Amino acid sequence: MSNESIENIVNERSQHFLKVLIERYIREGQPVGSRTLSRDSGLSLSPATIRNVMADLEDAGLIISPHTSAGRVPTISGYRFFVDYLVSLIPPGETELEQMRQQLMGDVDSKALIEKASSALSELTHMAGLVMIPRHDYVLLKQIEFVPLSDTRVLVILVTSDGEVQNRVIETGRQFTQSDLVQAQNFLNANYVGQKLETMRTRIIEDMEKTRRQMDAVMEQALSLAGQVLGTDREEGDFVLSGQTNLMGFNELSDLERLRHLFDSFAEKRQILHLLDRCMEAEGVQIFIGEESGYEPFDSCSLITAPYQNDDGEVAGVLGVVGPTRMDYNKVIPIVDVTARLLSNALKQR
Amino acid sequence: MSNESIENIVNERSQHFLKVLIERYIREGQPVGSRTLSRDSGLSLSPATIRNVMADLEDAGLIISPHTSAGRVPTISGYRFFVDYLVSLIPPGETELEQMRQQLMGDVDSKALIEKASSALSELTHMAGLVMIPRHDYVLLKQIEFVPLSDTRVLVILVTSDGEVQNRVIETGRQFTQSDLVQAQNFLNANYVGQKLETMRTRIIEDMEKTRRQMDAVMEQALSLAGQVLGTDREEGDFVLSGQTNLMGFNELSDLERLRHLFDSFAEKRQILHLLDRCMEAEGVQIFIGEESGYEPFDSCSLITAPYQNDDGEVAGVLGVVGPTRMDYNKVIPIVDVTARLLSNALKQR
DNA sequence: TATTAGCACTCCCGGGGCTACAGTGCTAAC
DNA sequence: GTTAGCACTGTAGCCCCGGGAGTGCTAATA
Repeated sequence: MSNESIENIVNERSQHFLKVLIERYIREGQPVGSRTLSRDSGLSLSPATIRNVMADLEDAGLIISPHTSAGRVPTISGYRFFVDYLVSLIPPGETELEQMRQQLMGDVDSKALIEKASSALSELTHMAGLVMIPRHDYVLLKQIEFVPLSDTRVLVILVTSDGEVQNRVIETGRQFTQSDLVQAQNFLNANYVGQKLETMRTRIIEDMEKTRRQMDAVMEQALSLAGQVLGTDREEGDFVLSGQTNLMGFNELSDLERLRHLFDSFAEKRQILHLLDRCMEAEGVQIFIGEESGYEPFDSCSLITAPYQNDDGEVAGVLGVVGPTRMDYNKVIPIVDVTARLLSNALKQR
Repeated sequence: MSNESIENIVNERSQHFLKVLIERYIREGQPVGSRTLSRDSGLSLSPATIRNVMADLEDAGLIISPHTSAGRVPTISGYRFFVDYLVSLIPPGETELEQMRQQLMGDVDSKALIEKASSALSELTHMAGLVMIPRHDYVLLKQIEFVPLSDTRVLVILVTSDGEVQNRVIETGRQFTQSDLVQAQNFLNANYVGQKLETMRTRIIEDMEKTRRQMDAVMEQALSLAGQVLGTDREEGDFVLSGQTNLMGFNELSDLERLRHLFDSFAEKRQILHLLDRCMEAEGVQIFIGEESGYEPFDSCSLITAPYQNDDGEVAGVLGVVGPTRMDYNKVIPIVDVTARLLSNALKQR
């Protein structure tokens, strides 16, 4: 059943009750009964009436009762409906904003910024925060430098537009003199600075084709070295994680086996990166509730993500938080959103 | 009461029973009673006799009974006595050795070696493995390189004897021309290569004193830059941790609060580094049982460490494992020992 | 003197039964 | 459409009880 049909079946009053129920459950963590809901709802309706409504909501698959004489708790679809139609986002308070701004201002080093963003997320939400390390695909070459290490080994230093410095050691196979390297270096700096590392590779292959005709030794050497460097560019991405121990505080996750599985999955990284990659394409905040992520260790977790931009305004990566499905979406969604904006700004202002 | 006095009080037969009891407890994880001990001990003595012995051991503070009608479990002092006098170290089997050797051979990159050593430790012991990142104090300068980033910012690249490359960005304050930097770089490479980073700093300060009289511009610039670089050398050390989730499997650590505290302490790093620093001085394997570490989150853990050497045969760092006090010391101690040796070898053979 | 058998005692653990409680669905009345 | 009333159901906490494991003590034994 699609959300539209649910929307039609469940009328406005029912939706109000759903909202109140979910918010209460998020706050208290215990099944909500008809009597409590009747008190909390604002409308003066008796528990009996509420019971009818709740039966409808249960039929629609939005809430469920853990056992006969407990109240109701939201299902995955219930949460989904809630975040899609019913959330009342609460923007972060001025003190929190200030705290975040301060953490994300001072630094120039992008790695440090990333880490601070991650710990800011975990501190503000009391859950686990994670931030993807920017993909170098989107990064421009600012400077290239060759340092001879031994006869056939050369250290290549790439300074990139995000202020990062990458070191790679390549085996040249043949021997280069000091001046060979300086010339190659000058040639590359003159011709390739300002390009994306991503596209450089293909352009270098093109240029090598041309050179083959002109036969300029310097250019050829330079290109072959550069080709090797970019050939080694097999980084498969990474992310920074903070406050994972916060997750140990939630009793819906306190099953040690589940938790262990979850932590292992953080250490594994691969699957999570895959998940984050999918969020890069999305426009703004993206939410995966429970099994929606399609990633089994996250079955009783929710993941809220937002992409952030680098200094060129291109999407550089994704950040987000992981917590129990029963999290305070009203507050957490704006926090993730704002953090992504602040991080983007901080990366711009360097 | 010192161990010597205990040794005198507790006679050889008692010691045998202590050994059997501890080994049994480590294997089974449950309090050991007189009847079981009588069966396991090899000697044919009745449970009643054993009970007398056990009472003595309890008086000596080596074992304790959780409650009236349970068996006995070792105390901290019991374990201490065991590892000091009673362990029968079991060297790793040939298959395990082979596995370790293979993991620690191929790589040239010392960072990768460190990580492999750590995961080898955690896999072999089924506990958490950790390896200190080598301290750069003990490392020699192999090459220094300056790359101008902007008018007043210079990227300094230090290639060190362990094959690591360090990048540092310094604010020069005043402006340097390209050729200034090249000259400075040449001067430094000519005069300081092969020195310890640690001692370089003091020598540079001495040399600056001399220069002030001779007034050579190049030398002065070079020294002031180098002084700045080494001034920023405020790295406070770090370590790599693997398999921390293994610790979630032990039920003596399964108290979520304790465990959380322990994990937080791993993330904190500072205190643990302090602890590891103390192990650098020790000759060989070092063992902290329970509260012996003096670090409260480790109260129900044991830490087994061993120092490893860099390519010059100097102590570069420490590695080890963390697990519950009830760990298989017989096996784990040799594993830590061997891993340290293998890592030292691997670092030498590059 | 060292060892052992016997015995009374203590404590933990698990199951069964009981009660109090919370919340439900249904029915009938408003 | 809403509500009151009621019978029903599952849970959580509690006490109680018996079985089991292991002890310490004492007295007997080699």
